[in-house]
Amino acid sequence: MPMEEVKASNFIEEIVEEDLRTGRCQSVLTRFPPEPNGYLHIGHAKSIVLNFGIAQKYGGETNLRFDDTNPETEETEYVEAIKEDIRWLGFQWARERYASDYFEQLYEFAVKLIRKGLAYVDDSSSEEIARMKGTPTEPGIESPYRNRSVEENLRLFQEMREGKYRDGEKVLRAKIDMSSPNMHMRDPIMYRIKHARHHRTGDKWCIYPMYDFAHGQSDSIERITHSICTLEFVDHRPLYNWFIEKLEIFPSRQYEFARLNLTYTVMSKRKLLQLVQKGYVSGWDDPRMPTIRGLRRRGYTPESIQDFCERIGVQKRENIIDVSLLEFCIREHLNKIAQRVMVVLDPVKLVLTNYPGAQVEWLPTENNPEDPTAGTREVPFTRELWIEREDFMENPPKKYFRLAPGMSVRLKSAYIITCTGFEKNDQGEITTIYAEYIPQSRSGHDESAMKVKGTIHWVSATHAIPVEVRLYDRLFAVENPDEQPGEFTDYINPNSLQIVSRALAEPSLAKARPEDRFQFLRKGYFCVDPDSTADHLVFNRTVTLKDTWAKEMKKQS
RNA sequence: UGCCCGAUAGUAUAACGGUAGUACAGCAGAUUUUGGUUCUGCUUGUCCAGGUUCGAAUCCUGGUCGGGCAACCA
Repeated sequence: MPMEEVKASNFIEEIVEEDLRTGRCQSVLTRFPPEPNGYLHIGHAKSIVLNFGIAQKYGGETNLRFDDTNPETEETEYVEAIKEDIRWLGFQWARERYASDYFEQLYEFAVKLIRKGLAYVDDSSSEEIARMKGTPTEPGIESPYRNRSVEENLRLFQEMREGKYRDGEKVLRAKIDMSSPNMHMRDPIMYRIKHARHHRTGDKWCIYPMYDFAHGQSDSIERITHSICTLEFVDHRPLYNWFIEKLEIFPSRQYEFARLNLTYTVMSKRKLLQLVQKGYVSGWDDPRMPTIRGLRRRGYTPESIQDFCERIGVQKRENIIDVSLLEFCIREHLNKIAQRVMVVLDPVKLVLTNYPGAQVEWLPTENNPEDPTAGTREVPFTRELWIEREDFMENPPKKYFRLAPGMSVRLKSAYIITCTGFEKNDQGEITTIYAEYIPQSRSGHDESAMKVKGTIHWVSATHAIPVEVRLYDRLFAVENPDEQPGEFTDYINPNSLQIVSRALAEPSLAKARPEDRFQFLRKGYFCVDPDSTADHLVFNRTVTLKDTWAKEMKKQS
């Protein structure tokens, strides 16, 4: 491992480098430990990129370990979804493990602590235990069951396992210090009784270890060198170390970093669930959701999400990342790889009065000006075209570079045209625009010597195919919905989805398949939605292009 | 008012006792057959008060502010 060539890019990598250098460990083994009770979101992506990234960077490995110690909330369905999302993000784990793989081992660990006089069975009710726990400012008091003999504890714990007791009747607790200033050290519960079917072990167990008596021990069993988690576990670290020390097992170490927050969205599982259950979004994979599946359906690339996770950095301070950075990352990637196509979202008819009615010219156009190897394709040009309604104004403001009576623009990859007139209906809407094309101005063969400020996109009226386009925007109207008065759902952006049921696309798009990504010229990046069928294409807007004209208009109004 | 984290431009992040840098956002301009891309320039910052030091964002002390901890959740 050529250590000299890599440079730590955050404090955790510095620790890893130090550990490798001093020989605290010979190699790096990290783990990503999701609980299979929900879907992954971009906050998990930060953790995934961190854990897998460190292993890749320092020549180590990463285990995927499901933290499945609570059978009441966990399901195999989530296991599969989580695995799929991690693979899609571009990572491969060295081993797939489950905390439940270690239930027998964990039971033995508990017995060992009982034998050492460091754990006891408590018959107190959950309310009594809570009451005796004290508060952050007052010490707790010891349970009357705290000083049972080793033999009695052994027997009782065995009986707990055998199913002699009902849920909640007894628990196994670590015997530490009821007056510790750290609440987690006040005789934390190690095992509770749950007569529940587990997604992997079925009915084999009716006692299940708590997080604190499963996570660190699982790390240790796997010989995880760096167990990286989020800040809320800082207070658990003394307990994490206490168990390892008393059990005399492999000394994995825990390190904590601040979780990701993003502007204009929410990240908590609870709130995300609420959005789904109350129908604010169509599901966990709704393109407005910050879930991995949502981002995927929205058209985000794995590369862009990885890039984002690397750019935001890793620290211990609370943070809220501007979603415009995420948008920058996807634009940057898609700009390089997305094929350009022309789609008119809000069509108005344009008639070229001096163009022969029966003529069709197939004009070559670049697939991607950023990528010379992307080649060209041909688009059909005819007398009647559709253009964007907003690309024409009867009375244009200053600096408007598009079409207006008497003004000229270039039709992308085709001809320069000059507007000669238009028609309106009774409601005052423009129904048809008339123009004359300049035959000498054909793209690539321009001998017109005309200079125009604007270039607009278009589709042939006789060749265009109708498609559905879903225009997504930020889910919330405020930067931080978590910190507003009232319900966070009060701040949902009412325009986060606008459906264009009949946009008109150039015919080459007929070949598009779900998850194909395109740049609709001048409109943004779009991705084919899985709802699409052979004769009904649906596109999701991933993100708009940067739009300095829209910004200009905003300033004027 | 117990314990634990933390505090650098609008948002993130670097500087590891020696010139406060980078990205995104914002602003201005150049280029452009996408008002895209690209390029150039600009604005904005060390929470406060003491101390140590030739020298402090960095070390020490005391404040202030923000976050976490009292689930048989993870």
